[in-house]
Amino acid sequence: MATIYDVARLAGVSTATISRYLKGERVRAEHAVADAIEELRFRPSPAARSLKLGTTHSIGVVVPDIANPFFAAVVKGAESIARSRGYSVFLFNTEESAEREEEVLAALADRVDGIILAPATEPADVSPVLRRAKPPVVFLDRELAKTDAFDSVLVDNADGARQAARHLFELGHERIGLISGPLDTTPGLGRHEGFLDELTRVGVEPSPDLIQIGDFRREGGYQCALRLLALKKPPTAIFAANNLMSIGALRALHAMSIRVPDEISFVGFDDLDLGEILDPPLTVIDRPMEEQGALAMRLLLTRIDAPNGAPPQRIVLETRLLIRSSTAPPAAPPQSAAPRRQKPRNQRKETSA
Amino acid sequence: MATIYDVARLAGVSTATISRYLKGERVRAEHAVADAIEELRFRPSPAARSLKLGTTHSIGVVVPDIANPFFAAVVKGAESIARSRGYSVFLFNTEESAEREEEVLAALADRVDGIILAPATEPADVSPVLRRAKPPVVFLDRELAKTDAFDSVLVDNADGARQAARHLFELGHERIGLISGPLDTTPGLGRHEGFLDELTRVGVEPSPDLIQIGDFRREGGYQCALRLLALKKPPTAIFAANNLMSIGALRALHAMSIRVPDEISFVGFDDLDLGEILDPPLTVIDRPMEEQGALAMRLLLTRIDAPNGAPPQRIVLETRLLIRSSTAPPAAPPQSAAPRRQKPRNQRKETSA
DNA sequence: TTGAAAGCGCTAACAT
DNA sequence: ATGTTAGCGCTTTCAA
Repeated sequence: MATIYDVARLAGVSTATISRYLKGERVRAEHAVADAIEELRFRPSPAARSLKLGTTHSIGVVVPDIANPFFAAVVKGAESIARSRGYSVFLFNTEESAEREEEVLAALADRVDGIILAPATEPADVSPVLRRAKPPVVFLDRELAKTDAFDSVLVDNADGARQAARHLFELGHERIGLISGPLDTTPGLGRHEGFLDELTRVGVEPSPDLIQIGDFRREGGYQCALRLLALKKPPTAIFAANNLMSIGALRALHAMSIRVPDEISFVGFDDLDLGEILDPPLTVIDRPMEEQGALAMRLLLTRIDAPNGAPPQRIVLETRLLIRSSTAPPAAPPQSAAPRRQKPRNQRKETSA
Repeated sequence: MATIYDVARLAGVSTATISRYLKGERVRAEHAVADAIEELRFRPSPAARSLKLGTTHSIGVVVPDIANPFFAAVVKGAESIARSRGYSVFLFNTEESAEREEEVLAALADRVDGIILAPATEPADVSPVLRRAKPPVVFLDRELAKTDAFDSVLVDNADGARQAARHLFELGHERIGLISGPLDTTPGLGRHEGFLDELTRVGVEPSPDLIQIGDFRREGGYQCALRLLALKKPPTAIFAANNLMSIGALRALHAMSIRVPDEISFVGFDDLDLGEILDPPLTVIDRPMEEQGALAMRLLLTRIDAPNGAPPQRIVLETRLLIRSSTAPPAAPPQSAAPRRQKPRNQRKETSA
């Protein structure tokens, strides 16, 4: 590999001149320098530059599970923005483990210019590693309790869940099962609360056994659904608080040969790739996934450029109810109330393929 | 950030001693050194080390589309191995673009200790950047024509496609449509050839209009399926050569209200997350996806440790036919042949959730 | 076993 | 506008 000295020698100038040329400053020997760089195929050593400048031009992106389509989309959006701005992304998969996350952060903190973090769990306070090293961090999808000190890009979980509840209620459902996420996570709690809030508001607050707390994983969704179905009075509708649990729950329904929406209506949070061609096509709460990643990266890069620019931001994206065919009025409406007329609030045209 | 000098001073020794301690050599002042490191929370600067050693302890992983579940799984497997061996992963998404890939490789070549590359397209020869910089590279899922000079981890595409063809033929299908991938890619060509080989072998080689060349993308699968269905004599079965095209094709079938497998049988290549709960559950050619990534990373790290150890390896993973319910004998068996009895070669128990 | 010191490749004073 | 040079933090020869 050619070094800046080789280039300087070949071009007949000093290394300072090369360095300046590289920065875009005007230099007299411009042409000779360009030629020398070209001829030697010179590429500045990132390590040397990093050592000198204290900057790496790389960003750490830490997610619980890259195989979760949501996080895959987030990473895609984030990487795209990063690359367009000359940054590279270090990807870390914590496998939903707080310990791994801690290790990862420790290794990461002084290796990158900034971090996008989707925490596996949500401890009361931010990791000591972050507290100390103080790299710019943007929290993604989850925020920490005492953390107005950090930027974050979230989604309006409560509102999304509220839309799901309202939709189900307007269809006439009154026994509605909730497959909730862990309550110690932002999306878990937010969706839980939003959902119950709305049901309470309309006066059909579910009994405790209709509320199953899952773990945002497939198997969890499966188990929760099973428990719901085993009830003496099973629900006429189910809302699952994330994509993976939706899949698990649908498998359970499938295993028990329960027809959707004839026997039970189903709403999921987060669209699935196959959402439209499932039988029936799934009604879901949708949100911009890649955009969430892209937004987080933009915010982070802005913060890196101006560490004390704006005060920490808390961006909240909107969700929307995507009505397909997994929801319908209950088969036998409870006698306590006449079935209400469905009045969709949001709807979008399905595009082909 | 504390430097090695701070630690040396605090421990009352020289930096050389600290460095040696860090390497695991025995030093007299062991305890004092450990304490100093602990107290100062010293972490060696990766940049400085990298500059001195010429090694980065990071690996570039380059994929065409991280949102494709296959590549997401690959990355997951690869990252896991890398992390367990103390390496970090730079993730690059080329968005199926050869130009982007070239840029990425140029930026990457002297920044990482090795590269796992799933090429977007397959040029006749390896990128000049790689030719020159000569970092260890493992090709994943795709290989280059003239490239026994590199390690690669592939899957037996031809055999997988053959299994699909045989399965369909054994069910009695004779008009079988193929939604193929691009023929200038390893998996595209391999699956194409394997499929047609087998059909030729059993004597039901399809007419050209039954072979649609897609692009491995969703929309491509959709269009190909549409073309197949528009035929005067549409096929009684379809094989789609990858996951995304399967999804597109299924959407097309769904849009046209064609019942599977009653009206048409369907086999996909690569399992889908929802494969089991689709209606009907999908018959697919399955392969170990995370393992493919993990294997590639292991191979790469081995190569990094011993650049001239073994000659370049070409690892080929097996696929297996996963028979579910999207395949059945044709509704009206062609009079030219009696329906054959289904004789599954491979089968696996479906696990719950 | 240990320390002194050179040097990895670059940038940015500072001097000219 | 350009050159000289110190120094970023580490590893490793070489000498002791």
